[in-house]
Amino acid sequence: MANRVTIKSIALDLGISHMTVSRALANSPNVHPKTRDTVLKRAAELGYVKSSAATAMRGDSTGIVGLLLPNLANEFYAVFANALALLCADQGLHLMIHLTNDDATREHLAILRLREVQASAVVMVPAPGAAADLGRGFSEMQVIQLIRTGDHHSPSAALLVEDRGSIGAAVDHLAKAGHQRIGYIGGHAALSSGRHREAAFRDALKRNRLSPDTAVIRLDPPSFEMGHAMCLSILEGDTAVTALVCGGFEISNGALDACLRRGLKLPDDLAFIGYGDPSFYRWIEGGISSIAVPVEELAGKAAELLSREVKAKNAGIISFPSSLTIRKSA
Amino acid sequence: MANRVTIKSIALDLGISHMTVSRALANSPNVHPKTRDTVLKRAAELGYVKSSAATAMRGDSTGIVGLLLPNLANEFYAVFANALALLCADQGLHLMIHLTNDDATREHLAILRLREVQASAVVMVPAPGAAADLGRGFSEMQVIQLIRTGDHHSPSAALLVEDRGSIGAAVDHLAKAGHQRIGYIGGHAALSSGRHREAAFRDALKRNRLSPDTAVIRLDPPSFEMGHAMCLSILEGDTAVTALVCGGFEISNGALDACLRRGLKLPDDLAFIGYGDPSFYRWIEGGISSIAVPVEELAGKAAELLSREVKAKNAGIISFPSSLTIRKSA
DNA sequence: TCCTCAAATGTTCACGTGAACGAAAAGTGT
DNA sequence: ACACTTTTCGTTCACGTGAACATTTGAGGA
Repeated sequence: MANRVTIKSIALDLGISHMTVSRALANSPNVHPKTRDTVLKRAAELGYVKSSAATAMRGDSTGIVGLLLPNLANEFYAVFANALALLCADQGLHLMIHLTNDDATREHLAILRLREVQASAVVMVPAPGAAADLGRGFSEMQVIQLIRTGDHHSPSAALLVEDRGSIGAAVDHLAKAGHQRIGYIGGHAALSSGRHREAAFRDALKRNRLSPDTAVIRLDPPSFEMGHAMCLSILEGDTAVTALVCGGFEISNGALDACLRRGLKLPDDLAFIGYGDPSFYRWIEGGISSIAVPVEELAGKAAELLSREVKAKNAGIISFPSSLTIRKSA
Repeated sequence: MANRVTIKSIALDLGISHMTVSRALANSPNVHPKTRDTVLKRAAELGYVKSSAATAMRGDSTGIVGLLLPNLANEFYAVFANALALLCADQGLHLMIHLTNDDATREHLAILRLREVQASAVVMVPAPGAAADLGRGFSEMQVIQLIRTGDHHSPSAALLVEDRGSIGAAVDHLAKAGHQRIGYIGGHAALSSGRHREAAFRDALKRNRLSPDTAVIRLDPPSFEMGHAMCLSILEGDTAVTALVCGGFEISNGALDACLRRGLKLPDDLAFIGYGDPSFYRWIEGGISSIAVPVEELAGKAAELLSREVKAKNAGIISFPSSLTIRKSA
């Protein structure tokens, strides 16, 4: 209940105008050095903290950055959030996290919340199928899309992952090892990332002179459960698939879980190439091969775009190539 | 640049007083139903969003909840954040994340940021050795401590994990399997959790009539690197340890990494009992035994304490028992 | 019709900060 | 001493919202 220490209460305490206090705290050149010292000292004693509500109301930037992710349970998102949180803290930005579960309604709500607090920017993994009029919701904030693009938004920048090379390398690797029937499971066409990865996979098949008919392709919304289910449907189906490539973070873990639960030996029973390369892949079965996404680089770029100095409103699309890490499983 | 839609701009648009608009939006009983409908309709058309800065300045609760965690890279913290984020979203609370790296300075800074935005509450894993006058910083916010207690704070509640039972069960299990020399690595004495787990381990040794001299105990600040290093120091030392119990999230992963990198077969070369039971433990080496912490329950309780209805300012210490999950590694 | 009381709406103010402008104090040159 | 510039400090205002109080409108009763 102790009354808040404000610029005015300090002014009253020192018998001066609140503007002098304001100027002293803002390091304005137009204050007498002696006055500044007095004010700064007293402010520290009283434990003054600037009210960001007040400055926000004046129209100043809030420094609030929204982070919209499908979840934090998948290591990629968690590590990205981790990296971004540290970088934002260094810049004095406030990071507000909202999880969407890849659900348009949750996304919509999250953006509403960010508008309420007048967030300066959002870093988001766009949910599939978001309402078309969502764009209006962003009003003044800088929008940085991550991983996928959502065509209804008009982002300031999009930080995407270029998987063509690594998926191609994965198929090359499998083909060279003699695999004729390769399975692929990934995100469905509502996701830009899903479309691109699938296309890359198909092109790689062609390049390796493998008929698309020999491949088994399964696409779905991205989740652990779908990955699990799709993998099972391939394993239990009459497909004679000897190798599997995953095109999604959660899907990869789900598929891996399905394989291991069935007691499959990788790569003997199935050559497995996962996606996202979470740290624990190196601990499983002598190492799970997978496509590694440059998390730190993505977070670093996002933080750079968020910095007040850069604030390049139209950085456009920036792609970060993923890379294939071959271990024991393929 | 389109001017913000405010309560006043709507009032102007409709030719009425801003208070009528305010009342209509607040569902006050003292507005004519017809007026209310008109206002609500127009507000929706214009895309009105309440300014939480303005309400915050009036002294109303901001609904901002700070979450202070050591990191998000460890699955426990990530999953906790995940669960809490969803529960907070349901309650219309804003979740602001800060990572401390278990560093008092970062923690201090994070709390300063939360004071700036007038956070209503903080859920925090207290960093070891925080400055003694930090308590003052919390001013009016509800403080919920997680996992550990920080003696310099005066929390509204502390959600702790009672490990005595599970650590005891772990030692019992190992002793019954014939292990005479058991190693333990955990957090050092600056952490309440570290102290309690170590004490539980020592007591369990005694109960199993194992001399403390036969055990090898290593304590350090909690981190992957320290866990790795401590595990190596035991493995490379002249200790004849045949089993290892871990007492910390990151430490457990670090120790496991050390074992697997050395090519140890668990449990043949070393009986291993980890801590925290991240989901991937079941995929490694036929399953890593570990002490499971009830993440969802912790997050659920935290969310409950945050809810405006409960706001029990003094819930005191609430303990959640961890449990031992035995798989192949021990 | 006029009066009364309640319902509906309006006016003013505070919250904390900093821009814009105004006023006073201190220095400068003649 | 004077006028004049520069430095320093003060006053007022806006930002968006809702409590408190003031005012108007409308309904019901005599």
